[in-house]
Amino acid sequence: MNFLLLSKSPLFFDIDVASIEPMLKCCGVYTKSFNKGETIYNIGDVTEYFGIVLVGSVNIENDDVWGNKSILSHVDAGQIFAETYACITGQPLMVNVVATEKTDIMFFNATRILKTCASSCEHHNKLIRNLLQISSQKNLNLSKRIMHTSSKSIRGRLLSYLSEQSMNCGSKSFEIPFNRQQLADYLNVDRSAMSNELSKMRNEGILTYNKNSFCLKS
Amino acid sequence: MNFLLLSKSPLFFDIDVASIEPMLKCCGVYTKSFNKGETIYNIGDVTEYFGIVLVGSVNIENDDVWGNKSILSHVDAGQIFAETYACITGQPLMVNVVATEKTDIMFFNATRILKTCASSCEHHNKLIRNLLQISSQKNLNLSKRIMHTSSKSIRGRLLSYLSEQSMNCGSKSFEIPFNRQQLADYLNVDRSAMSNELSKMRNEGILTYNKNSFCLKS
DNA sequence: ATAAATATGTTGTTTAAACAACAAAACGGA
DNA sequence: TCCGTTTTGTTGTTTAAACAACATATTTAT
Repeated sequence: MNFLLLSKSPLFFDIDVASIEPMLKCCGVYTKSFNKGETIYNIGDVTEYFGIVLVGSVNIENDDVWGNKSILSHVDAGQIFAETYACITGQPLMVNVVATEKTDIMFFNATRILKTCASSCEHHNKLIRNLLQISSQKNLNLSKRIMHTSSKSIRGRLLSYLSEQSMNCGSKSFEIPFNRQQLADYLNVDRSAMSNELSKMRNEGILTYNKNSFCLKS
Repeated sequence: MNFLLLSKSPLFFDIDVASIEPMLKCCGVYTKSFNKGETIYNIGDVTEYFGIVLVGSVNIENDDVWGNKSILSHVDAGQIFAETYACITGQPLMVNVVATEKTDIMFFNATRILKTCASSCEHHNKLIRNLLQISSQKNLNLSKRIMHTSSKSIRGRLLSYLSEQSMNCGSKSFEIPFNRQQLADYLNVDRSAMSNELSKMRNEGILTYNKNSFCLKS
C-alpha cells in the first residue's frame, strides 16, 4: 500500500505517514479499480463514502434532462471527490462520477469519520479539519467560477478570469491551466466566439497571448 | 444574551443551550452592531473571524472592476457568513459584506476553533463538524446554481431550476422563494426577457404560474 | 380609500453571442 | 519525415437575449 501517495493528499495534510495506516482502520476504507469510461457514482446515488483518487483520474459530469453532458470538474490523483454528498447524510448526488482512464479509488466512510467519538483516534480530528479545509477551498473555487461567469459578455468574462489569474500570479504575464475549449467551457461560452473575442482584444492592445501564455497590457 | 437564538443556528446544531455560554469563551467571540448600508467586510480584507447574524440581515456583494454590483447571496438571522475565508488562513475576501438593515453580528475566531486542541472543550469538535456541514451545504448550493445557469437559453435555465424545485417539493405544484427580479438575478438573465419566456412557456402549456406559485405540466 | 412605490408583463429594436463551416497551425505517433 | 489528429483562428449567418420603454397590476403606507 502506498501511504506516501496518501500523505501528499490534502486529506492527510499535516499527518505523518506512520499514522496513516492505523487511521485507515477506523475510516471504513476500501479500494476498488475502475476501467476507462466506467461509472463510479450515478446521479441520484446516495452514499456515505467519498473517494480519493489513488491512480488515474475522474470527471464530475452533469447530464441534464435533455441529454446534454457537461464536465463540471476533473479530479486528479491525490484529490478527493463526492465529500460534499458524503458529509450531508442522505443527500443524493446531482452528478455522475466517471473514470477517464484506468483508475484506482480509495473510499472513506464519512459518517464514521464524523460520528466517531473524537478521542478514540488521535488524528481523527485532524482529518475532519482537513475535510473542512478542502470543503472551504472548493467553496472558494465554485464562488470564483460564478463570479467569472456573472458578466453577460464574453469579454467581461475573459477579463474577469484573466485579471484574477494575473493577480494570483502577481504579474501581468502568466499561464493558464486550460486550452481554448476548456476555458470556453469554464466561462460557459462558445469556443469560436471566445477565440474571436480574444483576437479583437489583442487588436485593441488590451492583451497579448500565445497558446496558454497571456500578458495583460495597460 | 440570547443563547436561544444561537442554539437555533446550524452552527450550534445538536449542542444544548446550556453548553453555549462556556463554549463562547474559547471561541474568541465579540459582537458588534452595524447600521443599514454599513460595510462589515470589504473585498480584499483578510480575517480569521466569521460572523453569525444575530439580528437583521446582510448581503454578500460582488463589485467588479467596472463598478457593476451584484448580490451573490443574502444572509438572514441565525446564518453564518465569511466562514470560507476564515477557515482558509490568509485568504482575502472576494466579496463585500454589507448590512441591509440595522444588524447585530457575533464574530467567531475560526483559527482558535480550528487550532485549539480538541480535548480542551467537549463540544469543540461538534462545532467543527457543524462547520463542515454548513460548508458542504453551501457547496451544494453553489453547485446547484452553476448547474441551473449552465444552459445557454433562458428557457433551459428556467426548466432546470423549476424542475429541481418541483423535485425538492415532491410535487408538480410548488412555491419559489424569489420574486421575478431575484429569480432573474439567480439565473443570470434579464428580468423582462425571462418574464417573456415564462409567458411563452405558459402559452405552450408547459406550465402555469401565479406570483410565486408554479405548476409544471405533462 | 387614495396615492405612491414596487413588481410584473408586453412589445419592438438592437446587439452580441451561438452556430456552422472551414482554414491554418500545432502536435504526436508511426 | 509524413500523415492523421487535435487545437486554434477566421468568417458569415442565424438566433436569442439584452435593452428600452411603457402598460398593467399589486402592494404598502398614509
